[in-house]
Amino acid sequence: MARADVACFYRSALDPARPWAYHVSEFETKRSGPVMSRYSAAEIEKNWQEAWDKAGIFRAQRSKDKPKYYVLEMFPYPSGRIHMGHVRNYTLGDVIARYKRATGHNVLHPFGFDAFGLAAENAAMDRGIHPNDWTYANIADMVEQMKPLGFSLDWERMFNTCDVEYYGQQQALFLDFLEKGLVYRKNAVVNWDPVDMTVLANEQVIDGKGWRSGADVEKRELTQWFFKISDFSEELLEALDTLEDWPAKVRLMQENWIGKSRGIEIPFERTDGGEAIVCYSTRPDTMRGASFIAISPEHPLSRKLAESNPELASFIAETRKMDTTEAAMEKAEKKGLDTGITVKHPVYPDRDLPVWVGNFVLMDYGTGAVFGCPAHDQRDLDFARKYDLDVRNAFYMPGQEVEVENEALVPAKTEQVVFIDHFAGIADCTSQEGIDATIDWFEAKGLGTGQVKYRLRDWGLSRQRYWGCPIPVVHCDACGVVPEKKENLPVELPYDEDGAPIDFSIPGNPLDRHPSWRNCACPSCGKPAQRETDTMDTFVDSSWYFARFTAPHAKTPTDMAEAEYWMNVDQYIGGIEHAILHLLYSRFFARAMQICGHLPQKAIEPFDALFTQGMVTHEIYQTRDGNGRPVYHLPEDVSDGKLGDGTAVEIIPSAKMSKSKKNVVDPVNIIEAFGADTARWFVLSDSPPERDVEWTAAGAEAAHKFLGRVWRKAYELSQMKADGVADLDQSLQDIMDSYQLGINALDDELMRAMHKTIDEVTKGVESFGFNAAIAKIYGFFNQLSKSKAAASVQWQAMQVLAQLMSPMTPHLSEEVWSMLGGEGLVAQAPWPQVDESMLVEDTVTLPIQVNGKRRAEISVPKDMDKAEVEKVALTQDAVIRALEGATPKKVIVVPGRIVNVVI
RNA sequence: GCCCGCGUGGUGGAAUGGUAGACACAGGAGACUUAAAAUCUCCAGGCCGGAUAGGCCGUGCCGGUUCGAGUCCGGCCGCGGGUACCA
Repeated sequence: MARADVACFYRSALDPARPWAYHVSEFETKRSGPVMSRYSAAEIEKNWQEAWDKAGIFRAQRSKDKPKYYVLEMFPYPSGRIHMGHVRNYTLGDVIARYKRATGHNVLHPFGFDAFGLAAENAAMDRGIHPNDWTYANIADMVEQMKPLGFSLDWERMFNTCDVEYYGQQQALFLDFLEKGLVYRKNAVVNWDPVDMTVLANEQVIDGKGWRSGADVEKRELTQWFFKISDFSEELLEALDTLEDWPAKVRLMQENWIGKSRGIEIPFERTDGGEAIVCYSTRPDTMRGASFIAISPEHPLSRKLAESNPELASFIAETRKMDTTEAAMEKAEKKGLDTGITVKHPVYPDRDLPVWVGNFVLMDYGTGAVFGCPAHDQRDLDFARKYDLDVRNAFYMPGQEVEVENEALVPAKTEQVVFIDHFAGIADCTSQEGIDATIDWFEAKGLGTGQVKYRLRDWGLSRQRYWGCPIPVVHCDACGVVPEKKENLPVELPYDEDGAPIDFSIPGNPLDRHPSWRNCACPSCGKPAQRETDTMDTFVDSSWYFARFTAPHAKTPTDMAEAEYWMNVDQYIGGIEHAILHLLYSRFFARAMQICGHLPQKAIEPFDALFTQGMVTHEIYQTRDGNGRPVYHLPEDVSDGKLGDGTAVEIIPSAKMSKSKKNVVDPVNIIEAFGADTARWFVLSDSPPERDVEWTAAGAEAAHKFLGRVWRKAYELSQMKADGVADLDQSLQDIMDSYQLGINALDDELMRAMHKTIDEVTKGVESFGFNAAIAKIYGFFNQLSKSKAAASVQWQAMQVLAQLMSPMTPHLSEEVWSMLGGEGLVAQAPWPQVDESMLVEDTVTLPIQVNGKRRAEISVPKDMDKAEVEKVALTQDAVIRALEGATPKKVIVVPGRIVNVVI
């Protein structure tokens, strides 16, 4: 049956010098006739997935024989459908997992769901589905969608954060943290919807209004639980230096987030004899220019004054009508109100400064009071101009004062100005040394105290919501706030209201109004008491799941023997959007868990290496309705820029895939049409993984075409054997062992290319350069397709190709491997080794530049000495022409790289 | 606002400070076919040129460092991520 396709191979076993050459290929493949067999991903993929399952090769067990390797992708939220971002994320991780197995590692590659959160409650509200049912149904759906992708995951370790087995252990962790003083209660503000009488997440506040009620949101103060992450500020900052395999940008973002600064607290004496106002400043060098004091609306003094000052009281009330995000507060118009109080300038006591309440002063940072120096701070300058306050220059250049108009004089923008502090006499006061010297000067005069402060705030974990991990504490009238006893854990979320369904359409927390769930016995005195109804922030759930994966069913949060073996995560992969919060919280948790004996010392930084991937994007297709409002269309409904009925669509450039814009491609459709390998190959091939990738239908088709070519080549070779055109009964290893360089140029060429490709693909995979690695695979395959090397050499090249592709397209690789008689599963085959001697090139091509412009190219022996290379370069016609008779001033020869002639 | 990124042909992108555009998509030409599909071969940054001769321009913009800059430094512009209750 194969004769129609593959013909004209003949054996040339007559050449004793080429024992490996079982035929000289005179490739003349007849393409006519019915295609007898084609690459069918659907059949292949199912078979091989079953084979892997049967072999159980992805189940992770401790072993002393091999080094362990823990690869983890950030687990998904169970929205119900997997999207291309998930495919990308898990494909990246799977390439690493499979590659590490091939290089002799004992790999842990687990998977689960980050399953608590707002969306389940929204679904409950919108559609009357119980958050629990909605979540678990979504999880089941998504697992169904994940499985066909053939990821080498240890499914037996899967768990969801909403499993009581998981969150019960999280409650145990909480109690341990509480005991070690890592958790405490304090007041904090939340967004309050006065109509729905409910707390809103920042996401639920749109332009200062509640997303459902439309009411102006207010700030409301509640007593809430906090993790003492700020105790670890210095440690979390310092340890960033040890995270060498994290992206520099993530370390920098975390450093800035922690925001260490050395400044000074300076008490300003009040002229009315009241308690001094302590201001914190990191720029005491600008003190000469201080012209007012601004205190936070939440400052105790503001509150006290407001009691007798209705204007101030209403100003403070006004500032509370704003959402609580930093971005909103920073962008809001800067407003203030004069309190009428004045303070003395500490250095110039004859100068009195007015005290204002400013909506831009944060109570959470520093002392909640600052001095304003309009000349050197744009925000202060705008404020001063608005309220007609003094603007005084803090610095002088020798011989002249610099006038400030509407642009503050800050060092970066005015580098030509020499900043010299007027009263401390310290030059370059903008450097840290300068600031330190200024602080010393103030301290020496007894005017203030140097302070190191951090921007990092404690982590508020209380959420006034149902679908989360209950905080295991009890409120007792007699004993106060009492931790639940460990033996009473888990404190389980009630599914219903004592048999009646919970009505999620009523705003607010169902736990608060539950008829019986709150009632319990005080763990301390045994009298009737009430449970805490707040649940935990979902970031808590995701701050230790990586540790739980090492022993997902342990009766304690972790099993130390397992954690000791598997931790740390060797490679963590996820979106850059988690650069700060999730990763910082996890780093804190690792420390806190270690303090409580739940993690070994070595896991203090839980993620050895981090990779942050880009988003998957797609064009947006829209038309307009009668009112000119946009109507979005799914990519599958659009072809050639037109809808099915011929209406032209407007094409908006690529954006992050989002359901509301309908610019989503469902991976399930792609897998059905082309197979998982195509989807995997495409998400890896076109863009570097850290960058956004645009999904295009054409790209997916192209990926599929290439996989088809690979399949056909393997098929042709296998048919040669079946037809007896090539006698390949001898084992491949024997054939290759007898291989000798230098006997046949065509064989040599392919073998050298093969080793070069092994080298390049290996380096690519190890450095997340998957797209470049794939380009090398294309190049190698193109060469192989055209090669006239002996069939057995091609056979070998094809097997290696299957191995190199196996982390990316595991199913196709198994098929090719099996067609070519590879031993066992390619998933278990060791990674091909590079023969370094095959990489050595005898001659190199050097470009010749004249004044940095490329003019010629020479081919010279690799080890030719510099003087000789220079001589050859200068005799080139193009070089002589470019010199136009001039004598070179200098000739730079970079061996093996380039020659540059300078005139 | 603040912090952090990114910006290269028609498109996705490649390039340890060393030949910019590898590899691929879309496109063009051709082979095969009654035809189409599929497959295969070749061309291709822009401009001048018959040219696979040669030349000029070219990596968001302006400037700098260097024998040499897509890459390093400074300043802009545009886009994206985060901004502590989306995860």
